[in-house]
Amino acid sequence: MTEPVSELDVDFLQEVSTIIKTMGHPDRLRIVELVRVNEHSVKDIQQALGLSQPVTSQHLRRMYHQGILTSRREGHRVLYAVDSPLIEKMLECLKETQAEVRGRM
Amino acid sequence: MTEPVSELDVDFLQEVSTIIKTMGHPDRLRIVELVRVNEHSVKDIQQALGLSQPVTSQHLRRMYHQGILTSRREGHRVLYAVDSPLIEKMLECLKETQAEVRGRM
DNA sequence: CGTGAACATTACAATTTCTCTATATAACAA
DNA sequence: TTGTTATATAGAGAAATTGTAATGTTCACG
Repeated sequence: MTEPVSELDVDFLQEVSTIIKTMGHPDRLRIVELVRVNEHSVKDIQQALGLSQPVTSQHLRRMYHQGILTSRREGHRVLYAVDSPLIEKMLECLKETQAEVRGRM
Repeated sequence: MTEPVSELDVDFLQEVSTIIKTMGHPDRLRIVELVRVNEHSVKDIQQALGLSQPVTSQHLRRMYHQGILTSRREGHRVLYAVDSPLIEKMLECLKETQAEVRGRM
């Protein structure tokens, strides 16, 4: 019997606040939006977003270690993809919000 | 003709990342959860969460200035409430996620 | 083996954030 | 006015975050 959750648990909020803080960075938001549909290599992401190689890798590693992304090696490339129901939902929230506000927050 | 939004705009991500960063703090998450249903005074929030008065006020002011909360004076109390579709949606995301994971992220 | 390409890690300075202490403002009552 | 309660703000110091530069590591190919 999984009852509907009405209140958020304090420990849970403590945990997710770390992930939310990580997502509070425009480049990281753009990264998860990019690798949400299909996986991308570091160089792909780096070039798509116009970031330096170390910064790109740092963002990706940070999100990987927090369980937001998966990491898979293929040759001498490393492919990243989103692996987090929370992040997927958050991106949906953002799309809905963007559709509502249409330009101005 | 409001077409469904498939891609997130870079400027939009830049804007919301500020709000998301603000929400990346457990106490601020607990505050918005508390004042989501009905408005509360600073002292209410302070006592409910066990925070100091300045810290509570700073959290509230920060969220107010970012358009996350409304502020209304009543006597010598100031009442805060959530006024942000994005935040409401985010809280729903968190509740759904908490219901799914049940203890472990 | 050595070389180059792709990625990861480290160290550091600059900036920001956080929390605390103290003080300032606002509203109300006597 | 004076006092009291509730809230806001300013400042200082500690801690965290960011980007850059340099270095390490891993893989594929001769």
